[in-house]
Amino acid sequence: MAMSVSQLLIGCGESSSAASHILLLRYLNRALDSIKHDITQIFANIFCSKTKFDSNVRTCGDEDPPPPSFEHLMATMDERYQLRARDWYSKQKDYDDKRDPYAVFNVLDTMLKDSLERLKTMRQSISLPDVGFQECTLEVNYAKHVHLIRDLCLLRKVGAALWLRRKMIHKCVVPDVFTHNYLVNGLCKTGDLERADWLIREMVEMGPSPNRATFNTFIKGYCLSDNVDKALYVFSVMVNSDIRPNRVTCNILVHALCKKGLLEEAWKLLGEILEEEKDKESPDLITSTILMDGHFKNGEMVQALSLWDEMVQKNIQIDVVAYNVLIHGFCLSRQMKLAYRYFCEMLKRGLLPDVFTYNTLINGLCKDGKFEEASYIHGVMARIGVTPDPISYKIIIQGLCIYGNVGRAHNFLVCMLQKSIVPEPHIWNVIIDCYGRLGDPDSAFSIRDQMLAFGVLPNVFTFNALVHAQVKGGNIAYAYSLKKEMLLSGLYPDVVTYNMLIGAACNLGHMRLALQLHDEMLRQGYEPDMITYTELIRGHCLRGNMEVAEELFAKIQKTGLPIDHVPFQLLIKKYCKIGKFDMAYDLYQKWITRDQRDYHLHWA
DNA sequence: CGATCATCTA
Repeated sequence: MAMSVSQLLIGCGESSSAASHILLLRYLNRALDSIKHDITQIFANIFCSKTKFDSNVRTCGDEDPPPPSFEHLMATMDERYQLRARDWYSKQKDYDDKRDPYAVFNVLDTMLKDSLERLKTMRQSISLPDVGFQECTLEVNYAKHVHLIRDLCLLRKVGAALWLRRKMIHKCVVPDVFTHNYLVNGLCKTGDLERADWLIREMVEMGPSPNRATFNTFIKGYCLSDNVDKALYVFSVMVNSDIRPNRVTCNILVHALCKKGLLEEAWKLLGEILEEEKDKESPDLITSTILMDGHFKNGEMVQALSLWDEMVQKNIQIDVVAYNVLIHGFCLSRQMKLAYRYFCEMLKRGLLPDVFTYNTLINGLCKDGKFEEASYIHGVMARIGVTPDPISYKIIIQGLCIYGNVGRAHNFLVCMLQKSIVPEPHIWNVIIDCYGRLGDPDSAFSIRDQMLAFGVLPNVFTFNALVHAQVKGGNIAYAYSLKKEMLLSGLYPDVVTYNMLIGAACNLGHMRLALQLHDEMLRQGYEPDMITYTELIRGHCLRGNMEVAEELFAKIQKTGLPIDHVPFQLLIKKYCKIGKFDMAYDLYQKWITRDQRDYHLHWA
């Protein structure tokens, strides 16, 4: 007799129980509820957008009532969804009437896509054990367990996979080394290196013995969690265990060292490994690409380009990634002409530029403020069949905001929404921040409302941008109320939030409030930074509390925080203003000699 | 095993 799905899910070959059936039923019910929820919401939105759309086109939209099916759905919806749909409807109104219908469809597209994705995942997770259902007979076929373990690892459900492995071992069937490698990989990808370590130790003790792939995966895991020392240690264990490292091992480590900017170490390690191997005397394409990228990012053009020349001379088949690294290198050093030259060269060689290539070029152009050209490339890539991704948009939007061209940045945001790409918080934040910076808090808040309408949750940066907008506009009371709103959204103010509020209080001479905020900040466990102290000094200077200002200044010298020019300038200016030129001169001398000392230390 | 971006406060 074949086993049931629930047995596979829960009992794994052991006798079925009523409890496991109930669990499976609950799981299926929850999945169905979730789908029902999505569909209800989609219809609710179709209903709203329809009336809205009609009223734009005709003079009176009230004439045709919604079809009965919509009415029925509206009636069956619970209050929460009605509220949400209504909120959304009214918020769209004051945004952009012309584009409204499109925005509505975009939301629907996004929701539909999202729902379909979720349906897909749910279906897969149900049919995954289902596969086993067909072939599992009383003679348990452990190959199916092995597949299940691998699939679970790829889905990042390592806990379940490990549990299944334990089950197999209890039945005296030990999964093979490949399956174990899947487990190690899953643990590394989820950042659980302790358990990966434990698993490998168990492999050494009980088998199957770890192989090269096991060690490569583990080393990569440590590199990903930014622990190169541990990665190198594992590498030494590997060598001592008589497992020969290969190219992949080498590239993983070289890459990790380059990422830390340790190019010399990378070369040294590479030399040692190549020495060991003996059969290959020079780095391959990937190693060269990694090193070239590292040199470019360190600003070492000569070394980077000599690697390129070497590749060309050795007639290595250079690929798109290597070209991308080279083009990026030229963009980094503001040599757009050369970047274009190699872009053309790769086309001539029959290599098709990908989204990385285009984004790299767009980024280079944006950094130079060449937005016409950047927009042009952005348009071209789509026509050539390389669809701009969220990063393409992020680059342009951010570039435009840095140059204060928020109107155009906003247009690109609208463009994204029209294409059903819902931007991550970062993009919204950049635009909100730019509006605030330009002294337009109303627009900043309207973007925030739109962000909410699209279901994107604001983060600390969003709130800080809004606080900044209010502080800049002189609306201190609103700025303070934002701190409360933040807490209500489950977010905590950070040092930047406090600094802005303290700064605002100081500028108004409200030193008591400023100190109160300073204390609150300490209670929340935040260390004041140079900006906090500078703001407080500014406030005390403003109020003429020079002794307190001086005390604070002495205090920051003791903290060991690097002091920049701002506190010096503040105090010197104030001393001049009140006629204490000797004090001003004294401080000036201190400042100058300190900088000279630092200058010498820096070049020593 | 390699490549694009990477926010805010004086």
